[in-house]
Amino acid sequence: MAYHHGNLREALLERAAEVIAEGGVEALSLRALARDLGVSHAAPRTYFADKRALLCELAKEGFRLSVAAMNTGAEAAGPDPVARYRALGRSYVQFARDYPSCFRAITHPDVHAHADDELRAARKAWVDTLREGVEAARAAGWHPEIPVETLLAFSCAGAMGAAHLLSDPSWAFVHEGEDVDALADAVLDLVVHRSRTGAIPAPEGERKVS
Amino acid sequence: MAYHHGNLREALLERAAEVIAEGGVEALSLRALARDLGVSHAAPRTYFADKRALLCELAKEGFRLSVAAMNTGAEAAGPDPVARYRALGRSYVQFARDYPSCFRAITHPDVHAHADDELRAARKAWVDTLREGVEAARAAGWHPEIPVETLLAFSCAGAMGAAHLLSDPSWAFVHEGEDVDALADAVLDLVVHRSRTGAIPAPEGERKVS
DNA sequence: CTGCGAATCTTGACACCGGAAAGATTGAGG
DNA sequence: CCTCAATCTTTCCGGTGTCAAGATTCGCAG
Repeated sequence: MAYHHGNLREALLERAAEVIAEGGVEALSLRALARDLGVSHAAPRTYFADKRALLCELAKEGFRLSVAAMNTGAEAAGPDPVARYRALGRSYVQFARDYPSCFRAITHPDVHAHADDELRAARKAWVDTLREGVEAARAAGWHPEIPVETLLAFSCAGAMGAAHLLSDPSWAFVHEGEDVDALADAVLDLVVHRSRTGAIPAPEGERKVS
Repeated sequence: MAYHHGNLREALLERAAEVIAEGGVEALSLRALARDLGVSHAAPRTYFADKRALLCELAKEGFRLSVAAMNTGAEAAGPDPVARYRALGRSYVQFARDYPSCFRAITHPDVHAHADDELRAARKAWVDTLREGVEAARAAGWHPEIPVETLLAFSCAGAMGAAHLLSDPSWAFVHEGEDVDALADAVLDLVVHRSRTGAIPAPEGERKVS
């Protein structure tokens, strides 16, 4: 076996994601990570100056993934801006459930508190993705009487809260016995508030709870 | 000064709240805490078996405080169930801004992941407070066509997300330059969705939903 | 092929932390 | 006074993040 690992940086990120998915961010240890990969305890320092730097990298990847998922979801939702807006939120919730390690990195308080410039930019890009959706939906008749900033805050809060509630096992007792997918759809219908008007049909492939 | 500190337990909780308010949960160290209070590093163990036990205690206090704030707010909102429901959420957001250390303890992932029975009960009590408000509002005409479980999930998500967004400095850039109190009001109006109508048929007799 | 510099990884050390065990100090009550 | 329980201290252990210095390997110019 070689002195060089070959692709230590990626291997570290990958293993870190596994550990976080199993035991949360608090369970992450650089030394344990190095042990798992059969490498000395200081090897990670070659690629990450800091434990936080590794977490920041995961969080950046999380934001990139979520933005991509949101855009893909909006694209699949068709041309209607309100349906696209709804798909943004729905896709974010789905992302939180599909990529728990990235989502935990994204939502961990310490990661945000010591964010570097790149992470701040990624965070802002996420908000901007939502903002564009909000502005387009508003221009298409979604709460046109309410300021964009208010709608954006409402949307951010709804997306963050729904993703948290529906992906974090600690809060699962709130929706015990429910179908999480259907619940996510129903909650997002309430956010968009088109549940009864029928003006905008639900995106294809998704079912509503009547 | 005596060998006995006198009120070490409360002093620990108080100082811990200060540290968390300044630097977040990650900045908390039992040894530093003991140093600050002029006791040996093992003294905290007399009252808290574990670092997590201390955090759990803070989180429980946070849930107690928030439930109290929510009930007080609902009481001040008058008899209309929808207005009371709205006040629940508004009070929770206010709690998050007024007691950042408790809120951080409440929302920290590790605290929830290793919650003891008491903390689980406190968490459930918080949800139940919201649930009662939801059921009353629904019985009074707030989205009666939508299942209670859906409305509860929507409300939990909204409250958690709004509190997070409007109290965490890391997300302050989203609402830069805005008046946070007014924004909180506006966001909660969107959750309740009574922003412009104001016409709420408030029945005198309330029906109990079981 | 050779040698050199840069990238990569290891070794060793330090300070700090959480936790456990055992002992010292104090106050209350017989 | 004496005992006992509560409270706090001392001492030790393993683990962790971080740093500095050295060893190994790779890529590449000569």
